[in-house]
Amino acid sequence: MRYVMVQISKTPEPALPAPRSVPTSADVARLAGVSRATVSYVLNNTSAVRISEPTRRRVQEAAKELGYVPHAAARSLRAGHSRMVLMPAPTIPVGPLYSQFINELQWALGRLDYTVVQYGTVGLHGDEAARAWAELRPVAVLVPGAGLGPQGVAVLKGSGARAVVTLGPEAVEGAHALLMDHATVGHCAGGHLFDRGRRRVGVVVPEEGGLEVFSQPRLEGVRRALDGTDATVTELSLAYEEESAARLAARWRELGLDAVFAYNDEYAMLLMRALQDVGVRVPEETAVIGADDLMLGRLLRPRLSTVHIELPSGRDLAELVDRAVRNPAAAPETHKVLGATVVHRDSS
Amino acid sequence: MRYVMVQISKTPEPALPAPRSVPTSADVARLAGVSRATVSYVLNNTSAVRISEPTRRRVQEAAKELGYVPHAAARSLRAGHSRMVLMPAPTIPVGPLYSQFINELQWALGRLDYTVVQYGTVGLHGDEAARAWAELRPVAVLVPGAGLGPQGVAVLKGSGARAVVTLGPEAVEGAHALLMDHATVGHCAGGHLFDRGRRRVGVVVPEEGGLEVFSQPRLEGVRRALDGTDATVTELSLAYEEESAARLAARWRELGLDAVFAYNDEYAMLLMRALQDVGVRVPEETAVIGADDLMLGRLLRPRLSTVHIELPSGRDLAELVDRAVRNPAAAPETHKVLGATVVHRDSS
DNA sequence: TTGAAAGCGCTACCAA
DNA sequence: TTGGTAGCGCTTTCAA
Repeated sequence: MRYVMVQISKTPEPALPAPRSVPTSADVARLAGVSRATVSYVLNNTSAVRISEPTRRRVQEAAKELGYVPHAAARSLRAGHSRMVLMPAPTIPVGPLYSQFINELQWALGRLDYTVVQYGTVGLHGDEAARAWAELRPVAVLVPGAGLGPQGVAVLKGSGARAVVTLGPEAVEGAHALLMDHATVGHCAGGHLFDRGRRRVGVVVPEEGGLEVFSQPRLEGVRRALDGTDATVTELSLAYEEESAARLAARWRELGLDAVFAYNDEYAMLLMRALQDVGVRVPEETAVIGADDLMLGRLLRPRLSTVHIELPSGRDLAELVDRAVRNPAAAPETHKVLGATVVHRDSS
Repeated sequence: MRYVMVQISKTPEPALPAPRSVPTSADVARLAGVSRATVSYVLNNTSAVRISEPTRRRVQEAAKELGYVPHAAARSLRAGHSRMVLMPAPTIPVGPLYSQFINELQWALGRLDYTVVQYGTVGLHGDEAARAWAELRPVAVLVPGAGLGPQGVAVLKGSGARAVVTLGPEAVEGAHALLMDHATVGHCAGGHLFDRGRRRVGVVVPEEGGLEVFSQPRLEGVRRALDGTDATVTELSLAYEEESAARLAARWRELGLDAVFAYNDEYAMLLMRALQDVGVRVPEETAVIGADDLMLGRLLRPRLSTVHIELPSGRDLAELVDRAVRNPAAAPETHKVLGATVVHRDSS
């Protein structure tokens, strides 16, 4: 059987349930039989105005019935400001450490009544990205890594951001800075290896893009730690693949190294396995140390020495943001927030 | 240990340049000596209107001079819609697999001229969260995991979202669904172990909160694979700590299992180490298989068998979103998108 | 206690 | 080719 649609009657309204438009506070007001002002008072619990209980209830019921949800853009347009804290979404896979930090931060900012939004900035760079962020008129912007210059900071502040905080290797003119100096990590590792009597130290630098922000300072930190001693530092390029590690391991003996700082625990695991596969004894022939203090290091044999990294608590950063928002005129603060300590296990 | 933020420097307070207020298109118009309409035409390259080259230049220069950045909220308020795609920010550390998926997705949506925003939803649950998202009036919402009910979908659609897509275990009324059925993963693993002749199969279920969404279906999948056979399934609770693994390993022999599906590669590594430490031979006495096909599995000895998981391409999802946005009346699509295949190595 | 109305920044329609 | 202007949804001052 074929069902044929037959037009029964022609009403001024469309036959299909009209694409119901989104209810506004005016709709709520109409349904409740009050003015839009009253709706606003009720739904925002405005304390400066007393609304009678019956009216209040009528408004609330009308709002619920219509499924009314306030329009954030309209609200913040009217208010002239928002409580949005914007950060660019990370573009590289991020470890459990940093994930937890972000979570804490979101939670803490949430408690202070801010809304955290991670903006998917792919392909945008530098000031272009800053402009895109500025269009959202966030009250504060948190930028991990490098990549934001003084220009970008100026754009953001010029468009009303009351606080710009960078989390990265160096402070940026005009912005608060949480200095996460990864050179400290390398410095720790280098010092440790030296103390253990090692003098020919390799440092793994990942070939993967986007990691230079961390790897270069870590390398530099090792250099600084061993500067002025009789120890040497050798940069070792390594991709996160078994083949790459095997190639490196194959020429290990001719490199003549007695220790290696492997960028982090994962690269350390990769390299250590390759070394063991070609018969290099760890730690006797070559000491290995990683970084990040991941669980996996404890599960390796020999157990992996590592550099434990301590990030600031999300709560602390949230408070910094809040302080800065409340007093945007205050001079930018700069904090060193990256703690690094060696966890000595069996591989070094 | 708690690391305390140390303030390094406080740069002297700069002479306050009068709290310059944020420039609007009206300011640009004034400076360029044209109307606001013209400014809008120029800056948006409105093709329906031809603006003379000199005027165009004057406007652009004025905009640059003032550091003008358009106000996204005002724009989308006026337009009646935005191009914002919202997704809740993940609250649990997310592996490289999923990270890459998100990145691809952001990139692909960016190419289609959408803006992806991850909303920091901590502490908000279910419909409460949906309402918070709805306030931003996103054109589309992508929700990983469970937690969004039909109510929530209704709230979002009722507030103008033209597409709601869930990425999770089951479809939700009114929303498009990308079914990521983790039971498939367990089913794969269970089938593999059975084929290898194992009959007493343990399944690790992480104690960590927030993982039930994945762990329960994976367990269920193993059950389904072995249902109707002579094999047994034993649920094994395990926290991601060495102690927990050691306790489990200590009573391993009395459990009498000959195989274990360890939830994922990381838990597999943890358990395998503990088993080896108490002398249980892998795979002879107990076969071990993980999931996610992480690099670390290849580095273990014996090499870890695993279930390789295939996620949809970000591009595909982006296209689904775009299609749905363009035609919101279309019936919700449901796709099975989680591919699972066993990678057989040496541990099983 | 409630309502009328202005105006946040922007775009698009209609006139000039 | 350009300008005037209405109005998106909301809050808030001022009046009633």
